[in-house]
Amino acid sequence: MLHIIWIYALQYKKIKDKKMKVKDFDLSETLECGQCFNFEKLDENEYVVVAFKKALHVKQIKNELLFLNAKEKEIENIWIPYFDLNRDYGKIKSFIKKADPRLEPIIKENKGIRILNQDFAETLISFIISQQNQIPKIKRAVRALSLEKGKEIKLSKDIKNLTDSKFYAFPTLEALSQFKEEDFKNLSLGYRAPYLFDTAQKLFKKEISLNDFLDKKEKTLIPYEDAKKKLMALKGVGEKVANCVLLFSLGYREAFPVDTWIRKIMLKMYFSDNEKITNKEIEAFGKNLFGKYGGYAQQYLFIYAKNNRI
DNA sequence: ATCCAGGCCCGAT
DNA sequence: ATCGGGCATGGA
Repeated sequence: MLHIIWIYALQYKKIKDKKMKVKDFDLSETLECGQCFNFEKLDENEYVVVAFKKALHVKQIKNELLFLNAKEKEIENIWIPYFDLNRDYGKIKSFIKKADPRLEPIIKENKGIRILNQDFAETLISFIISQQNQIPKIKRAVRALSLEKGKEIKLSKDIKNLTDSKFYAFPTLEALSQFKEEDFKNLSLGYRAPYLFDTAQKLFKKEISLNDFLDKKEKTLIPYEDAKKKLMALKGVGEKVANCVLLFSLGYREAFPVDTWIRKIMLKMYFSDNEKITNKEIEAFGKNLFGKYGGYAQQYLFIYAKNNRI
C-alpha cells in the first residue's frame, strides 16, 4: 500500500496539470525523423499523434510538454511510454560520442530525438510499406489504410489549424485481415500488396504477434537474432524492415537498420566510399561500434544524412 | 527523361 | 552464402 502511494506521488509530481518537464526531447524532431507515419502537424512543435487507438493533441513549449486532450491515466499508460520519456538519454549520447567523437555535431543537430515505442502490428505493416518508398508516400498509405478500415476518433473542432476534426485509428487485426491483395494494390502499394496481404492474414491468425518475442519465464525479450529470424520469415521482410520493427516497436535498441541514407553516410564515414561494401557489413560494423545503443546512433545518423543530403 | 526512395524476392552461381 | 535483375509508384 505504501508502495502504491509512493509510485502515485512520483507520477503526480511528474505530470501535474497534464504538463511535463522534458529533457533530451523535441516533439518535432522525434515525430519527423522517419520512425512513425500517423500524425499531423498543426503548428510549430504542435501535433496530433495517432497511436494505440487514440489521437493525442500535443504541444511542446521549450522544455515543457503539454498533453492537451488526454486523461492523466492515458498520459501515464500510453504516451509517456510511447515517447520513451522514462529513459535517460544523457547516458546514451555520451556513450555514442565516446564510441566516435565525430557523432557529437551530428547528435547536436537533432538532440531531441527519442526512439518511440510503437504498436507492433502497425509498425510491421508500415515498414513493409516503407521499402523502396518515400516518407510522404508511406504516411499517405498508412493514413489511407486507417481511413479505410480504422475506427473514427473525434477531436474538438476548435483546435487551431486542424484540417479535419476526424482521425482514424490504425485498423485492428480483424479489420486488417479484411483487406484483399487488390485493395492494397488500389492504394498504390504496387508489388508490396501480396506481402501486406500475407502479413495481415498472419497477424489476424496470431501466426505472428508481440507474444512471440517475450520470454515469459525471464520476463524479458527473446534474443535479438532469434527475434530477427522470426520477422524475416515473413514475405517482404528483409534485414532492414526487420531491424526497424525490432527497434521502433519491440524495444531492441541494438538494432541497426541500414537503408540508403545510412548506407551513404556509413560508407563516407567508415569505408572510404567503397561501393563494394554490402549493407550486411555496414550493419555488422554499426552494431559492433555502437553496441546496445546502435539503434539510437543509427537514428541520429539517418536524419543527419537525409536532412543534409549526404 | 532519368534517377531515386527508410529493399526484397528469386533464380543462378 | 552471395549476386544481379526485376519490381510498382510517384517525387525530384
